[in-house]
Amino acid sequence: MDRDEATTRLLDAAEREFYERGIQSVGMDVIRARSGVSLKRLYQCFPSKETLVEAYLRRRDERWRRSLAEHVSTRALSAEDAPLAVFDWLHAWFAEEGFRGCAFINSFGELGATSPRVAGVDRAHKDALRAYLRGLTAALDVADPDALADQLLTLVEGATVIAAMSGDPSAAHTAKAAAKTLLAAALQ
Amino acid sequence: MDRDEATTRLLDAAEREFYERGIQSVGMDVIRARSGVSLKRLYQCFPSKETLVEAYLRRRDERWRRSLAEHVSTRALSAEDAPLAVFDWLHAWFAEEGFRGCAFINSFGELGATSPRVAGVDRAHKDALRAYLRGLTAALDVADPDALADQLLTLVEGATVIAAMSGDPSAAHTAKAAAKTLLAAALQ
DNA sequence: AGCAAGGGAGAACGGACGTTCTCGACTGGC
DNA sequence: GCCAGTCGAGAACGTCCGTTCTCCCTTGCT
Repeated sequence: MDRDEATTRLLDAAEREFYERGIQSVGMDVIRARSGVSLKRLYQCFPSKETLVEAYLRRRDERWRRSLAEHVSTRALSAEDAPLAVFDWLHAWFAEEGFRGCAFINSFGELGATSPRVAGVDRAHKDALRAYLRGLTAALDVADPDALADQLLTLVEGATVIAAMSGDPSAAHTAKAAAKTLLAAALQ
Repeated sequence: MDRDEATTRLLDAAEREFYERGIQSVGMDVIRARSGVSLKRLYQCFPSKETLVEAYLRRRDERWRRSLAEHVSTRALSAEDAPLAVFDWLHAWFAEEGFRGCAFINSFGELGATSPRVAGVDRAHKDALRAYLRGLTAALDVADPDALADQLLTLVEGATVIAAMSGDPSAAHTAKAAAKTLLAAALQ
């Protein structure tokens, strides 16, 4: 097994375990066991747990946003429809087995006060999501697209938290209905 | 120092430390140091860390909801105004020094998968908040008060998460504006 | 005064965890 | 065949943490 394969296997294991059980609850030894990578190589690829955590979050950020953007760009029929398609994607995500909320909200709550690097990646994820939503609302004929995007972001985050804690994916429907109302009001 | 005083001092220290730095990052020894209660007494009052955590969350839940309800009941001029007063209270909370998001969202992300007791208290808090909001919307002349309450809950949770991660209390304003729109639409 | 009960300070214990070290096996180049 | 380098398995190390134990002091009762 070469270094690259070890890296991806480590990131795969890290994502599975950290996301499912929380970061502090998962020791480096279970990452080793679940990845099949030796401890020596693990520390060659990631010189500390924090760097592994950071890499896990960065990769998840990229994949998560790409998946959302792909869904929206292929499913949305019109610019007016795109913001609503976000919530359809959310519903599918919430219904996935093993869904446990937003990895960035979770890691921020757990380590945000302790690890500035983790807090930075978490904030970067939310900033990127906000920027994405602003891109969607900028294509609409509304008075204040940024304000609308921030309202949609609030709904996205709220729905994610509620779905995680209640285990009920229908939080996405509630948020979508609210988004529809906000969108209609803004398009007046 | 008697047992009751020790208990409140322990809960005070627990709330300060657990909320500020996260639960797993705070050892029982710092609770002892910050409370001035001996380790022996600590374990008389709370036989394990988990029971202390649970008690901390329960007390915070009660106080948090009482504070919100008091603010809303004294400030809201009308039933139509009450849901919006929630977001004014949120703004004041977000602006408090040391605000670090919702203790229940944070503890759920950190321990929800590991500790069923903590997860239970967290869910109970959110259920109680939802019930409170449903009480507010039930007093309105709207077609589906429960659906409106769930939309408001989504905004509350989203604003809290965003304010925590960005450090910007104006997330409450964004959510309030959205709530105003949703309320106006429902009252049509 | 003497004694029992309880309390405080902190040492001690047992386990977990992040990280490093050891050792034996394997590989590729000469 | 031999050497240098690399690797995997796992032991080892140091630290931290939840929890318990020890020891001594105080206090209140007789």
